[in-house]
Amino acid sequence: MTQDTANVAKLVSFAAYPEMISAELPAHEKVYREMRDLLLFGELAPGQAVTIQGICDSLGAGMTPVREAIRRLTAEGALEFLGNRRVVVPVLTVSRVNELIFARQAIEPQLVVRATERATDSTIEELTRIDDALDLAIAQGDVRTYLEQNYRFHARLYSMAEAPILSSLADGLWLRFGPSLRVVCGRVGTQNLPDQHHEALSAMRAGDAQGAAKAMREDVIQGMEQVRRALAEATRD
Amino acid sequence: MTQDTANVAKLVSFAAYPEMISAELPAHEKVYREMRDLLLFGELAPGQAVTIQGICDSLGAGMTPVREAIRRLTAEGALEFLGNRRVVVPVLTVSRVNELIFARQAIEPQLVVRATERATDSTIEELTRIDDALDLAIAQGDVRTYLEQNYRFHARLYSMAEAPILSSLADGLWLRFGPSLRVVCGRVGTQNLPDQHHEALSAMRAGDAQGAAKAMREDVIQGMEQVRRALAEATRD
DNA sequence: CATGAAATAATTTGATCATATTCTGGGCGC
DNA sequence: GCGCCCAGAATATGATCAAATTATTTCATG
Repeated sequence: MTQDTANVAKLVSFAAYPEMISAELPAHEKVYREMRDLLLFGELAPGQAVTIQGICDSLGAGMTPVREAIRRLTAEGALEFLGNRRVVVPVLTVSRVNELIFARQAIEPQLVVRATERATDSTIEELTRIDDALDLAIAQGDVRTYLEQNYRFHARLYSMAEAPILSSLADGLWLRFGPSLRVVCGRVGTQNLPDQHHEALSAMRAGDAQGAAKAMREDVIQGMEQVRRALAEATRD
Repeated sequence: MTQDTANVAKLVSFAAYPEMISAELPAHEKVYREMRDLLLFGELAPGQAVTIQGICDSLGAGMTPVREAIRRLTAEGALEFLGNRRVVVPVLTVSRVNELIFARQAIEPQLVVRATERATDSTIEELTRIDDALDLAIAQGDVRTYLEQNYRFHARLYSMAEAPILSSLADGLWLRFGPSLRVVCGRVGTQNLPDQHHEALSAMRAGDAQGAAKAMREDVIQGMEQVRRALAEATRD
């Protein structure tokens, strides 16, 4: 009996589906991921204040895990620490978007090159499925799903590149512009959103790493340009 | 009396020397900075286990601030979270150094360009003083001071660039290779350490942003190559 | 009888919470 | 309009619970 429960615990903790057993991973990790999604998919708007107790209430978590999640996110630049002890979702400026454009176009193509070199039929198939879901979301004007699938597409590319440091850098940048993407979509609509994914995928199928990198660089720059434009407009008001 | 202490607190908290009044900034911030220095200057070796309670004892801090500092550092890649709940200083592999080389040579020259465009006589003078201290440390074989001044030189360049996002990216990379730098110095000695700082400084004085960027790119690559070589040797054993 | 593997006990360490303390910001009176 | 006070929020501590590693013991086997 004790033996059985011990074995079960072992099994669960070593299970191959880490995100399915949400109860088994530590609370601070759970809170971190939830807040991350909130930020990435525009649930938390730029400029919005983030209070510890507010998160405690809305996520039903204790204080310590929330504090740790907030520290992690501030370390990643996803949240901003005002000199006093207030925490807010940072507001993007044009100058910061320019930095993000530079960083993404410097790092992301390299990840795509590596991903292409390591691509297999099954991973390309996987990317294609994500991109299909993305196209569907655009057609249906479903902003939330678009944001999710778009991020998933890029994130999957990162993981394919097998470059943990570059991946974490690229991934971290999403947290910085994620909250503003929703705003952009609100202004532009889901119609003419950038999507060079098809070109990138064809290149990857052909094993053309440089071509794939070029397509994704285009995608990145187009996407970030939209953010820049929307921001410039909003600032003009 | 209460009024006086309140005013003093105000004064202190707004003082222009944030690092001198260590008592006034929050404990988690203090712990974070101390651990950061420990990592950057080789006090914590790669592979070494980091226990919360160990840090509590050695820094004389409470548990919560230490936990938060560790979360921040893991978020920055300075510490690594093993699947079980152990935390260690990550061990660099050749593959990871290659990523670091790519990232640094992609980002750092851009920062130098921006720093050069914004340089004034006084900031260049400041950099020169740091570089002098650096040269002295090399001549004296003082590894610790070399590491400190070398980091200070680059960090000052970052802050001159007025690009918070790119700066935080570049700064974060130091935490990843910092612990290994001490090891490199142990093997190579302080003699033939890379130092293109003079070239960079001359270019900056001449307002030659591209020249300065080129020199610093050289410096970065040379430095990281040393790490790579030392690592390859150590792996061969 | 000695050695080694497996199971169990014990210690160490991490995660979480409840609580006390300190500080910030806004409201109220002067 | 200025300064003081108070509510509320954040920081920090210590205690408690849970998990994991290490040490120990036991048993089987050569």
